[in-house]
Amino acid sequence: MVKMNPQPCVREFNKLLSHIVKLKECSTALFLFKDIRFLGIPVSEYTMSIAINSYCISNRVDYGFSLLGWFFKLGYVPTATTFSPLLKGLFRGNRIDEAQELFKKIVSEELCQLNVVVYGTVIDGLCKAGNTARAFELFRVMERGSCMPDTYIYSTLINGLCKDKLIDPAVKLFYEMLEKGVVPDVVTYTSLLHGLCSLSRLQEAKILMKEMLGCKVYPDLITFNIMIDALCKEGLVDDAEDVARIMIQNNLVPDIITYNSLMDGYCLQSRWDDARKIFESMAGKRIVPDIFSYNILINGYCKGMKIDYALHLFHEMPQKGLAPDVTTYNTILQGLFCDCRCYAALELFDEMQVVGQKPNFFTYCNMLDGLCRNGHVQRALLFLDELEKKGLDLHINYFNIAIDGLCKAGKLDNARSLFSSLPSKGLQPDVVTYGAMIKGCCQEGLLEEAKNILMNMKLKSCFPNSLIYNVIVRGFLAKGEFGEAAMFHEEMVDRGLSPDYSTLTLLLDLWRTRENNHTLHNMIQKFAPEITM
DNA sequence: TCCGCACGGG
Repeated sequence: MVKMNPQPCVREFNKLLSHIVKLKECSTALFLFKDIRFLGIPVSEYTMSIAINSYCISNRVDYGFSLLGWFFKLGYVPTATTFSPLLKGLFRGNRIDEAQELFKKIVSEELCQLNVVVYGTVIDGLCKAGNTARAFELFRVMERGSCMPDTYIYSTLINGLCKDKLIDPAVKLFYEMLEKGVVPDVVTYTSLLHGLCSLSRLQEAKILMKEMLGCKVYPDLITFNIMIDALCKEGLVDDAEDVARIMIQNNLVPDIITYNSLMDGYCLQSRWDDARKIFESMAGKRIVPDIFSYNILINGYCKGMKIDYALHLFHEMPQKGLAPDVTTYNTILQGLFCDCRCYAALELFDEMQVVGQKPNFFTYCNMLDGLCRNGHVQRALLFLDELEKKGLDLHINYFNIAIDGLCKAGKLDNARSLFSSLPSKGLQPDVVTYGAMIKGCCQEGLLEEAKNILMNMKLKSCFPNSLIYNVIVRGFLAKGEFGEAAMFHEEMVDRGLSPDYSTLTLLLDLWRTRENNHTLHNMIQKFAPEITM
């Protein structure tokens, strides 16, 4: 184009750049943009907007803003198209406050006419930042103004509500949309379907799917992937395979996500050979297994105690041009610990750092838990000390694991001192911490101490869960203190919690030998009246 | 010729 005579007009250059961006080749687009500038080829505000968008998509929002400065200098008037990529880029970079500031500035200084896309960008950004309530407010502002919400806006909000597990408000909004005459599209339905599936409400998802077909909105690849994944997660991997076949009959081509979901589904059912078959069949479909595929299969093998298969895949990754990521390492670490290969795990932990994979929260949890479970509680405490010395963000979970490990190892004294050191580290015990301590005390028969901890946690507005009540009730039952047991049993029931299987078993065992005991009789009657009748 | 919505792993 540069060498052509006469040179193509700026519109032709813009079209080319725009297509390149749509192909997700932003770096190429930006390279060409720089070339265009260098060669002195004239640009327009469109060219500039395309470049701003490319920078924002490539997570270089600040370059986008410097281009915006240039944009103003050239005397161009920005439009919604200029600002929405910048807003989106700020949200994507987790710069929520700056995004909201920019939006306010656009409104107050009337930098451009707000349109449905700008609103959509901000609403989506707020939803993804976890502020669905604020997104909803903005939606209501729109409704009162002249820029009416369209399908995109409704879909964005419905999706945001679904992600917050607020499926019923999402459905309500869906009907509101229908009443207002805004027509839902495949994305709207897919968002709702995903919301229902994520709450295991598959029957309702099926009904909605029928409604969708009735409205002549047809599921696409993403819709099918969501349904397949949901069936797999419910353990219905054979049904998922059926859905995949229906998908193919409808001329849709399963992609890497489809296959990865199916592999995960098979692994969940311990059908490793079937999972492996999928993995190997991908090559014939010209689909290259990605890091997800490896992590899923490695996880499957680890859970199935086939750690050597997992290690084999792990070592195969670099040969396939894939670098194991922190999830891969975490999965393998867990697998090694499950196989009692602590030494190998410790080595791998060092190795991951050498190759530049930074351990994360899960890595540390895995390490602490793995060491404790293999009888290396002291080593775990040392590990915890090292974390502290490194100045890393300490998380209460790390201490929960250590305290639980100490209790299980019969080192209640050490657990107590670790527990009481928490405030000095700026950490608040949570329900799990208290639970571990209470369980530890009950195991040693120290019921009074357990009671005190229970009282303290309630004073701190940390409410005991059913695990804690069960432990205490069993503790008192085992000691023959039926009155105390009944009191905590009552409290548990009042809080809507129920005794678990092992508590009930213990109750029944005791009652069988002391059939005339009224306290036991009453406790059993609350949950298994048919037994005492 | 430029901008906004849905899917997978520990």
